Amino acid sequence: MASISVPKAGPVASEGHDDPRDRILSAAGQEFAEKGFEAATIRDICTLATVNVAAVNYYFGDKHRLYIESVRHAHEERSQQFPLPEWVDGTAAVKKLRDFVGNMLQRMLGFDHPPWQVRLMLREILHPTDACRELVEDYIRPHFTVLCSILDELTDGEMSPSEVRRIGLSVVGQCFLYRAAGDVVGMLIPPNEIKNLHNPVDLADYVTSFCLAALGKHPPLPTEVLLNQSLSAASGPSDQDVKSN
Amino acid sequence: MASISVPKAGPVASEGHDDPRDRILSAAGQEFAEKGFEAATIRDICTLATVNVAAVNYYFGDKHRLYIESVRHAHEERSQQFPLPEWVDGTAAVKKLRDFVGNMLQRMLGFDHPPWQVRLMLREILHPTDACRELVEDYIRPHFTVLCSILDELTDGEMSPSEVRRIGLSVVGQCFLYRAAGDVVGMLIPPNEIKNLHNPVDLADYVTSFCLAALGKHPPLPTEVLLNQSLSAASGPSDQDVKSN
DNA sequence: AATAGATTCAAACAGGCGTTTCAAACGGTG
DNA sequence: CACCGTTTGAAACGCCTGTTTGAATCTATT
Repeated sequence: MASISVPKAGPVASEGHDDPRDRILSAAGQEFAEKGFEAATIRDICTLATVNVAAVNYYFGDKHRLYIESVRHAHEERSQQFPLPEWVDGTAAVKKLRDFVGNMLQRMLGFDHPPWQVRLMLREILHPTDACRELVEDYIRPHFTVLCSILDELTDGEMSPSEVRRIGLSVVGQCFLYRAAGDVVGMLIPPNEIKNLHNPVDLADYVTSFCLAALGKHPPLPTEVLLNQSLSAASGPSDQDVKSN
Repeated sequence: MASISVPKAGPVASEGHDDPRDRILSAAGQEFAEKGFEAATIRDICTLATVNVAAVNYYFGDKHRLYIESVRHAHEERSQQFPLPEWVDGTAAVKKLRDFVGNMLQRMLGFDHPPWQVRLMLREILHPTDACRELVEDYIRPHFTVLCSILDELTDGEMSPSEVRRIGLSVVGQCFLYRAAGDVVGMLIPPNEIKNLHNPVDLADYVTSFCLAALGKHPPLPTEVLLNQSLSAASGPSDQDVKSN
């Protein structure tokens, strides 16, 4: 068994969007994101990708390797869709923090329907499999490191790296709740409030203020609309433009 | 088909721990928590419960109803294991908040290995099914309401209910991250730091301080060990005793 | 002891799963 | 056009799933 030569990791052309390999990858990502590894079936994936069931075996070998590849595919696509903001030298740490949080929320929450890529990565975060370590090292850790350096700069190096990391997790946690437990949050909060307060832009302002206030770099909450202006009106890259897909 | 009379929702005795029904419920909870609904198999569950496969059909009808019941069973058992603290009149709101956060973290994180009940409930929170609404109404909303009332008391009613809820979500989010994405957090934080800083007791102090500082009810972070004493040394129920199971 | 109901059991069922097969279709090259 | 490696296709293969069956066993009442 397995004496048959492995078909080919990367066939001839791998870039066209009508490439069967890409279609399978995309369809698999959607199905895995929606139903999970076990519940998603190769037949459904292939139907969605309009290819024969044998194509999965041909291009990826088996279901598990297809899953690994689809996670990688998703997070590569996603991270170049929402690259980390780049700041000119001398940008205020407060503004960097606001930009970072805004970027993270945009990436996590999306604007309209959250794309399947985030759901797929979320699955890996919650129930790590083989694909997780790569995800952490390539995607999560770099972002977290940037956040920590911003917080370090913000507090003028007063805090130990441990403390900085802990603050960083507090920031991430506040955002993470909306993505991971968004459905439950929606049940706890009145619908109209969701639109008014719990949207990416306002949340970014709020989480930033909450963190700044805790660090004593800002008046205590509630400060309301005030900082909406003081933070967003600054120069440079603010919330990124939205090109839905 | 299905002309056979439905076996019986609650057989003769339903309380003994050697009751087959209870054994199935417990085994199912563990399997569902670990593998999810689809990946968990009735045969594995029945092997673990040392009953015949037909027993599931006999006691619960089918796999789906077994799942529903096992979620209900888990969250009932869990919530009476860690009841909300009750405070005497006049207890300081600060202390209430610290107790609440400590209770939530203990419930979420456990002390040693996190019991399967929390994992099972977490699955429902992340990917809600039929069992979710009940979980929210019976378990999550009451807790969240208590948290909001504490925060309201803490800020002397200065904040609108909307703002209070938003602060509440910030508190929950910080705790939630450790339960839901604990594996990834463990990859981002040095191992020794996990023990020293990221344990239920110290986290409760930290999250409380972070929140209080943000609300201006406390000096800004970092305040370190100081408040470890100022908060925990107060009278009344502190972190609950640990009777592992 | 006999009876009736509740409970357990081994075995089988149909259906869907991931995977494999092998022949047909394709597409560029001599 | 004939060739040959690459890619697709329909069908089939085991295997494992949830579920059902009907007889065997247990338990308690008469």
